[in-house]
Amino acid sequence: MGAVKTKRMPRAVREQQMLDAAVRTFGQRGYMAASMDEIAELAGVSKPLVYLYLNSKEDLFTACIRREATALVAAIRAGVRTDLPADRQLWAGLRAFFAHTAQHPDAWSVLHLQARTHGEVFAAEVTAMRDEIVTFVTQLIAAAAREAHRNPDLPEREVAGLAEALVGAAESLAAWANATEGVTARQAATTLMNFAWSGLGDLMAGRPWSPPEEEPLTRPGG
Amino acid sequence: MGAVKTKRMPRAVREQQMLDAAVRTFGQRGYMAASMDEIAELAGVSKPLVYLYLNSKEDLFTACIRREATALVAAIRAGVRTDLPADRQLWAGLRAFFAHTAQHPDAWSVLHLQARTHGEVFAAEVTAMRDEIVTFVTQLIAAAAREAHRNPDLPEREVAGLAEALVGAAESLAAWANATEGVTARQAATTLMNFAWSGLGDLMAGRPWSPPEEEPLTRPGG
Amino acid sequence: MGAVKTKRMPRAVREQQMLDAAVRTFGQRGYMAASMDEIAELAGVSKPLVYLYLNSKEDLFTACIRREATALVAAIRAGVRTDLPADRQLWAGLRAFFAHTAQHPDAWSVLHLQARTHGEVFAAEVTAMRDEIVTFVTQLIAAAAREAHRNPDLPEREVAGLAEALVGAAESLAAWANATEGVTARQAATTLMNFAWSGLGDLMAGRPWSPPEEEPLTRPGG
Amino acid sequence: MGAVKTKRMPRAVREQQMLDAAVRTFGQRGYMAASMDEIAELAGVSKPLVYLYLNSKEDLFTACIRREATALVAAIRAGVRTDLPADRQLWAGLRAFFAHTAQHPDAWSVLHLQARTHGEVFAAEVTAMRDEIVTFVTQLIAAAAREAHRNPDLPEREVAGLAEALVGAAESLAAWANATEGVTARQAATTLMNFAWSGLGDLMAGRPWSPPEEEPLTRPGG
DNA sequence: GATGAATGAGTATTCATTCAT
DNA sequence: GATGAATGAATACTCATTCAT
Repeated sequence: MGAVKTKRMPRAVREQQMLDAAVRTFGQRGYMAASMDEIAELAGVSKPLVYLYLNSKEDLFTACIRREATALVAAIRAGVRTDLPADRQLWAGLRAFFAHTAQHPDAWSVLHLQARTHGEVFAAEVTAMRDEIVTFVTQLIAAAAREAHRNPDLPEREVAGLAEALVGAAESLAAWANATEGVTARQAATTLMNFAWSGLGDLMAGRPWSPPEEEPLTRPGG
Repeated sequence: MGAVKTKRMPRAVREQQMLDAAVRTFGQRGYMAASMDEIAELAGVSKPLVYLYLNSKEDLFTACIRREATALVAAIRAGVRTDLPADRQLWAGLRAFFAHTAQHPDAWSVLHLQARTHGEVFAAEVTAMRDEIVTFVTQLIAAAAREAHRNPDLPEREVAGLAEALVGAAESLAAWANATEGVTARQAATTLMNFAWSGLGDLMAGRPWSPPEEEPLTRPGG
Repeated sequence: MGAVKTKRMPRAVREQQMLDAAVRTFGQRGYMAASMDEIAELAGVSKPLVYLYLNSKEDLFTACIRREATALVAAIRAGVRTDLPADRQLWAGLRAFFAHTAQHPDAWSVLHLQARTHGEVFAAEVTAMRDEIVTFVTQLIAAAAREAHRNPDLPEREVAGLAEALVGAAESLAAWANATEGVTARQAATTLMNFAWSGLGDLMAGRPWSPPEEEPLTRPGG
Repeated sequence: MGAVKTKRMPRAVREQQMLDAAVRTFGQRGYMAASMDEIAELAGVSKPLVYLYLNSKEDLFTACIRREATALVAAIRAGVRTDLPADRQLWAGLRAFFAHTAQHPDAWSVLHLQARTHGEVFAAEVTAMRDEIVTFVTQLIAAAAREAHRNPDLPEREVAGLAEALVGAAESLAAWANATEGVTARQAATTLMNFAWSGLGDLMAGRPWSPPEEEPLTRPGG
């Protein structure tokens, strides 16, 4: 099992192989239960090589977190068109988020579970990324308030709390969507938009938030 | 440090001391980093006694999860009066939830972080409790829909997703409230009710959800 | 090989067995080449027990140095009668020193070679003991000067240098005596007294230092 | 740090650079703690090149010992004029010895400490050199005895013991002189001549050995 | 009931050494 | 001639777990 044993690769390539193996192992076994032996074997290299390139288990884990955090943020960024109204932007970001986490479950486990559970240092690493996202959402909310010409100065902390709640709900739904057979990224995003934008009150009253006409992620037009 | 070394206590008492020590240690160090040595010392007993009563590290951890899950559910239950309207019930439940997690951070760390991060077996244990809560919330949502005489048959999966989102948002806010200086359980609950019940759309339009008149948790009347 | 595997000994006894094994291993293999595995096996216990009692390789080594340094100083002290003239005291001390190092070659290797070669911390440990001996010798030299009613104030540094030279010569002779077939502690001590007390000049002129009549270490009389 | 990376040097030069780096590293870190990586880096070459030229860590260490032993003996030889009386020869040899060890502390550490502490093979290498010196001293003592027309046949073993003691004292004083602020090679040599030639007895009686008039090491005349 | 004594099975990490280019 | 890539074999240290008393 593991990568085919191809000898003599340039360092950059080998490092990515190692990170792949590490993300998979950390994601499935957990940070502490993952052994460097297993990671090395899965990467198809000897343990000393892992240490030569990545220094230590901690450094290796940090490298995993950084790579995956960057990738997740990039995926979300790539999905959002900043010239659209706030709810559309949110909708696009959520779809990208749910799609990415569904496609990289081990990476998501590393970011969402493992990194938060094994020490401040690692947690800080994810927090940095998460803050980026929360800030993005916070700005969207503020923009929406401006667009609505109403309630323009919700207290800052209130907005922060709302963004936090939204991001938290998204994180939770990601796990739920991955675990529930047949829930697509699109459906998860729709559910969350309903919940977050319209609120349960409006929902009960039959006023759901409605997703825009088909608007493929890849095509630019509207 | 640790429990005072008092000899010859009834088994039930000793067990609770061990669980106290274990929850604290697991919550702070994490499941794997917590050593049985440390737990035994903190509990003020010898290691073999821990094994005699709790069998193994896994069993000990499971016992912690069960005890704290039960306690959390009980706390929420105690805060909710089932004869009130759905949003009032939700509001009360959230207040109880935020209050309890703020008062027992180690227990919350065990339930929310540690148990989910170290193997299916433990995760299943919390999932059981979480499902109980999600079910409760699901029923509240269904009840609200009925009360509104509208939209009475939201698809079941949709409701499940909404409940999941709500619970996830609550969990996230709990961490945020604990980490943010000066955010009380009441404020966290208010923020979440705004978010969940009114939705961002209504909020932006200046239609927040408003908490009921002071309604202390301890007094029955309204 | 190694100690007979006797189970369940009190801690103090086991510790001494471990130190015995460690001194032997460190003395023969050297500090770094000695493996904790080998020491544990030679001591007839498992490695974790060694760590439980002695904490780490460094602590174990330090414990060896301390025990053997104390033993060596005690042996020398036990051989010296402080009411005799200076040269007699020196003679007795040297005999005791050569006898002890000959009987405990591994301990001597630990003190003289290993401890000095593997880090300041260990070196300081022996230096403390060596200083005790150098001080003793320095006092003897000063006493001798006083007895001779001459040259009573040799510069302090000069006396220190002489003591250093004497102790160094003794250390060297100890290795030589141990390595040379048929050289007894008595002979080594005589050679050194000749060298140190009479000096080569007097020796050449036919004026050796002469050891006292048989004066067994145990009997008090002269 | 380390040698400047100059490409394409003749093998002989590269080897000396490697030996320089090795002596320094072995002298400071100790044989076992010194890593081939560090030595190669300090020498400014790649590790495989070190192996190509010097074969193995053991061979490298042996090469260091040989080079430094040869250099030390040569330095002593260069300082001695064989047509002078025995005590003058000894005095000159000691000055050269103390001067050389003071100027090459890492080399001295390799010869005096490291080589003796890490296995018979290396120890034998120094012993060979040391025997040369001991033999030289032995001959000096025998010559002195002849010059004095007295005591012409001290037992051979006795002379060997005396030479051993003298060399041992010198070795010890070298370490002491290097460690003690402000002790010059000349002072160390004087102290040792006093001790070895006059003996403590004569010293106490006010009859020290007196160094000859200024007799610089470089100028031939007397 | 309670514990001091003891260990099997790992884990991260390092190092001397060698190919393939 | 010179090196980047790679590893087999060890080593210090830890931990959950169990007897014998």
